[in-house]
Amino acid sequence: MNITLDDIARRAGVSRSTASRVLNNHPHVNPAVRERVWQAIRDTNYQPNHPARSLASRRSQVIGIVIPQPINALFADPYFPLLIEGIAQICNERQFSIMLELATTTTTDGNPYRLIGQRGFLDGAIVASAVEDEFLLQWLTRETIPVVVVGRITSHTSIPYVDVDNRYGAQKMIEHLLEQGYRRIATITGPMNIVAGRDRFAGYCDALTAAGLPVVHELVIEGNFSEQSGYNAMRTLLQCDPLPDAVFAASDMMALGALKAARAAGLDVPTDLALTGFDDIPLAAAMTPPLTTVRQPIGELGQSAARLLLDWISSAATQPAVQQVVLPTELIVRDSCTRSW
Amino acid sequence: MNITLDDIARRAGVSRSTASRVLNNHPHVNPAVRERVWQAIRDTNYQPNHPARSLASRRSQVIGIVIPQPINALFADPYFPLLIEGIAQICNERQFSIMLELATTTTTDGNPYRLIGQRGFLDGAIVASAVEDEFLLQWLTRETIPVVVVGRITSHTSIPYVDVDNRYGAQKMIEHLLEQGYRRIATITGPMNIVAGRDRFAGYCDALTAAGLPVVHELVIEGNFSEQSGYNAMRTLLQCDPLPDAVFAASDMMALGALKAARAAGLDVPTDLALTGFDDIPLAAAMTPPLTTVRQPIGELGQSAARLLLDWISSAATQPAVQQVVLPTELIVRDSCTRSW
DNA sequence: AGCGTAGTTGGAAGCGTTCCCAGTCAGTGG
DNA sequence: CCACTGACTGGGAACGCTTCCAACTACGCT
Repeated sequence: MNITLDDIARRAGVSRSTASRVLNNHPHVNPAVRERVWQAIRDTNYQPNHPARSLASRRSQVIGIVIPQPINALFADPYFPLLIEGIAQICNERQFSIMLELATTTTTDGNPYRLIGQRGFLDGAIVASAVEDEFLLQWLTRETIPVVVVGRITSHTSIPYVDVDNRYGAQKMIEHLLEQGYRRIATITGPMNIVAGRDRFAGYCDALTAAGLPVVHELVIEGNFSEQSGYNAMRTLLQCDPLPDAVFAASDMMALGALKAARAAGLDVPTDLALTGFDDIPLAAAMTPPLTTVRQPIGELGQSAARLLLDWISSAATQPAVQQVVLPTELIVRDSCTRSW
Repeated sequence: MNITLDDIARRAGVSRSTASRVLNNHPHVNPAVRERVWQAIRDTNYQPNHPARSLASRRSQVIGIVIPQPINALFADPYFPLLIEGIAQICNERQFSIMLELATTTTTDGNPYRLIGQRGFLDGAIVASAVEDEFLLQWLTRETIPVVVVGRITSHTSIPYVDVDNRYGAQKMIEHLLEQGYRRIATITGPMNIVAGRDRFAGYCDALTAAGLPVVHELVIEGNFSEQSGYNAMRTLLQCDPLPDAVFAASDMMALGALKAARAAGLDVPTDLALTGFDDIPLAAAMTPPLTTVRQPIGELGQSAARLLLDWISSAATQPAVQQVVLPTELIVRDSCTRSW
């Protein structure tokens, strides 16, 4: 029914082998023959059959993006879209396609990763999560295809990863607040079972320690990156006496929640309280007041991950040439931590 | 190197055919044999080879999501993520995988759709855009696999689509403003080359006409859904005399731009001017004041598209059973159009 | 003339499945 | 006791491509 390579070969008066060589740009084909084959391809609007190619060549030119988080939390902020966008740019350049594996439903055996089990389907995969998930790690260690993780994984040092420098980004943020004269700086941290949460908190501690200030227990509240958790954390902080003069939320969404809670309590930001976030989601600039935050180069993160993975795949080596990539963050100062006096 | 179905068959003491039958849940297999084969599969941790399966069965269990827009505009709002999420839910349920085709770079021949040309790769595709793009439409009409479009396409009535009722949603919004007592209602429309833009404007006209009010030319400004265009449009509207008492922006981002422009001109929303949007992006609720808007069931839209497509695929018919699905929208009333008197 | 060599080509063996087609065997009704 | 059925099973031909290997050609060198 469909046109096959045999049809092309016949039309061009060559063998299937030669037609295949032309299609794959192999050397050692007579230019005249090459042109004849291309002509036949054009005439017939021939499209190679993908499964047949992958089966024979043991390569699929497809990578997977695996997103293990429960999906409803997935797109609360534009992190994943931007990441995917970065990955897609590199993949498009290099003629790779992308499979999306959103681990929503758990299958009967409890393993949410279905697609990635199929042999020959993927040439490699990017895991977009720093959550240390049992099934995921199990799979990672067992898998035979190249896998790159976005976000540091502390428990498996042999797995290549790309990440942003969460720790130093948080540190710079606190340093900025200290420079502004704030001294009683609270933080609403991310979840401590996520490396990014731990790293950002570590940066907070670094800066305070370097300035000779103590990390005060009551000024540290754990959140989970969500707006609601920011709101709750702020309500807790409001019971401190004296109140903190600045609050560093480890995500912009938590900062938003915190802002609402502070406002509900009659406090003005930044007059009564400085507030800062992390991520620089679009909403951060649109908030009233615009939020000081830390920008992550999410697109570049995706690009780096894709480059690392694709280079690895084409090198056919056991280990990638580069094991880790850590990208810098950028402090974005806006009005939410402007001292008025 | 990898375990094949032959290995399983040998291990279970049956033929490859029988092993295949067990794997695919075919009837007419002795229960004892069936169990022996499953045992072998479990013992060896066997995973079927995807390309071989697709090649032999002429089915890939993969659908494509095609997003033709230039990618930088892609994730400005959470539309696509939510849509993909909806699609993914249905695909996961039915054991389908998703390929993401982000038409970023145009290839040398100008055709940005590369992946979807590969024979045997996809069982079907969802095109997530109402932009009427030359290459896309060309491809749509030539393609042999089932394709569903998200967003109405007016030029090819034979192509199945799912869409939200933009027109009626806009109409209800204007009706609400009329009920509130507003009479001089301006609108910042979407781009008129996009069906959603035209439909929302049509709804605006419907409501005014039904109320016996004229559509005043100077109160209609065309935008392009972006914040900047909303800002510019508002500046134009501010030159009207008398000023409009309400502005309906056809997207929340444009409403945000309009809000900034109004504020810059010293107007308060909603005291001096009512302002409403469309989309109900998360930012809408977080704005000051919270924005009255129209919510689209984007997740359901994705689900409907996926259901339509997968049903079509499994029916193996030329046309899907359902040709079109139109989902209702919901008016979300917040403070931005609350009359204070 | 003989020979190696490099460029070019075709033949054919896979790649790992699915699925059609016979074939076996036990059970059933005449 | 003999077809006849129907559940079950195995053999083998696809599916459409890549790639190894051998062969053929023309060429220039000794």
